[in-house]
Amino acid sequence: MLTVRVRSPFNLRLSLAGAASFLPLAQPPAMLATVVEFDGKFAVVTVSQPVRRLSIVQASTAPAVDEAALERITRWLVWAELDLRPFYRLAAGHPILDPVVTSLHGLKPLRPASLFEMAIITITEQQLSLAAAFHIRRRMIDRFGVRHGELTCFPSAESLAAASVQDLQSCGLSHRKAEYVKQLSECVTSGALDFEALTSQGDEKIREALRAARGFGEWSVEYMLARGFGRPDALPSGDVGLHRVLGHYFAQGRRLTPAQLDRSLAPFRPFRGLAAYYLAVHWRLQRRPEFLASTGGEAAGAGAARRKRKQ
DNA sequence: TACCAGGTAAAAA
DNA sequence: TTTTTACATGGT
Repeated sequence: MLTVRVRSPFNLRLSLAGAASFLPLAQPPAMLATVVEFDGKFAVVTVSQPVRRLSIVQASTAPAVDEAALERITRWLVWAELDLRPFYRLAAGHPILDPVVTSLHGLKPLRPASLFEMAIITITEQQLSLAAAFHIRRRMIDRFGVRHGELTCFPSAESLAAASVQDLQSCGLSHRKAEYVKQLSECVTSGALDFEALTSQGDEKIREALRAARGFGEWSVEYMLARGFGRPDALPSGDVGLHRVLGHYFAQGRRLTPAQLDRSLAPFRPFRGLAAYYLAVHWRLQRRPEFLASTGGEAAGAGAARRKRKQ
């Protein structure tokens, strides 16, 4: 068991519920658990937060792996270095964001184990509903992933590069997207595209590298920048889902145009993407209050309203 | 039952 | 150069 210090505030259960609120799941997972490859060997990584108020999480693997590597992946999964406090200071007093960040205190966007996985998620989520994309990925994982007990590792770039376009299509991808997935996997396998090397680069360098990949248009580049590379200001301003969700908060339910979205989020620079994520999660959790049980979050409960009245 | 959903590249105009 | 079209599955 490894103890990892993370930036406070952080609420792992709430962050898991927030991520799961977008997916067709009955309940959020009780614990962060994922299969990760360490130098060619697979291990199940589990992360938990024994005491919510403490800024530590505990990580363990089976089988055991190098401690430094486990700490690195744990910090990556929970976005440990993200400091929410400057964002909260920016939101404080804002008529719309203030109650949202208050009810979601400690929420962080969690990340998949690798940028390659995030890139595949991005392709699957183009145009389709998140639920449809989730089922397609499920079939890709079942078909091309490696099983480890209860869990299955996300398919490696090698396995997807080796798959035929037809095999990928059989998971539910369109012919076009099957080509994107195969070609991206080949680029990663050959070293022509090195996601890890990009993490230390500036936003523009990353945009340039991603745009060069077939299947990555503007939406995908910004989505990857926000969710994969953890750039808190990045967001896909053409995103239909965001237009709809933010419309509920800024325009009495009418969909926002991209220009209106930019205006609404402008006050939260350099955390516009994070602000959009908080609003999207808040909206989803209001629709699924059962997700909030035991998370400490109060987005849909009476707690937030009660606290607001007391002020 | 249709229609639309957190788009993209290629064809057509 | 700009506009239109085909495409995949799942939820409403």
